[in-house]
Amino acid sequence: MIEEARASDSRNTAKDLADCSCYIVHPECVEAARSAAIEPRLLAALGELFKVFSDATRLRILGALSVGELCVCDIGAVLGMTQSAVSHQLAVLRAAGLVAYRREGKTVYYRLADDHVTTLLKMGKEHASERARGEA
Amino acid sequence: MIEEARASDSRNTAKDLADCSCYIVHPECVEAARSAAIEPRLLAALGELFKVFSDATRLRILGALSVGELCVCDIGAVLGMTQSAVSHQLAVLRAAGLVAYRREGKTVYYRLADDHVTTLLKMGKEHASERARGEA
DNA sequence: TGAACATATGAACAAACGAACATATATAGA
DNA sequence: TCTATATATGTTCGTTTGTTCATATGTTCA
Repeated sequence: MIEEARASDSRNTAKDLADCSCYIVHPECVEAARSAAIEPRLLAALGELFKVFSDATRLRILGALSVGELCVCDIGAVLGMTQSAVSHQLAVLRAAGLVAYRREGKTVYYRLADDHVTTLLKMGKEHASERARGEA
Repeated sequence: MIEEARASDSRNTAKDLADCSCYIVHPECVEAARSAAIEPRLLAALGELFKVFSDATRLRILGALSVGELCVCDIGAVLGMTQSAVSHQLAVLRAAGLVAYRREGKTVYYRLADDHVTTLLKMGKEHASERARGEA
């Protein structure tokens, strides 16, 4: 459909649809892309999800938890970080639903919330390492 | 292995390994998690990758491009954004290797770089929408 | 070559973010 | 209840990030 729109080369010299400073070149393509737009609610959730994954400290925490359940103190030791810093990031991960926890006395054990987390991590790793290989 | 380490309940009351303010509770678990740590180089790349995905504008651009190739001007029209703003974000996406482009006269057409992008987007969407459903 | 258009880039500013420090909550044991 | 330990949270601060405005590069056509 996009192809046909381009093929007909329907140029629209008016600026009717654009907040953009230039002319709309392919109105049909624009319309198609617009109607396929991600809903604002999902868009926000998606952004939040990836944002949580975008921090090195949080990635390291997730990586550590992928080996198995750990308490806050252990995580701090693994990363060589303050308990406070770890706890703050755990709060972020908790809010995003990426980790679950379980209290046992004074100790709180954290674990990955579900398989989605592992999968996203793995997929990201694959892409990142392929990229790195391609650039080198 | 983690299980056994926990089962033996080997508490280490010394603070030898920890920059953390508290005692290391499960040294074996810590050691296991440490040896499974993501290499710094991959970690950085991974963080960068997800960071690029974490912005709503960039996600919308990627979403638009998932329908088909678009020129900068079209993208601006789809998002209702300035050409400058779009171009800046395209530069970020380009640097991350998430989009490819092709010049045709004055016009530059952008497209998704490879299937990894589509896959990551789809996976993120699935997780995000499942989460949203669970919270509602 | 010069004007018009499409895109890219530089600089500046406000908003968002993570680290660090201090402090609060919660649980166990005496 | 008082103390010690484990974790959580509030706040401040330096840095990063996205947008905007202005300008530069690059391409076509006359």
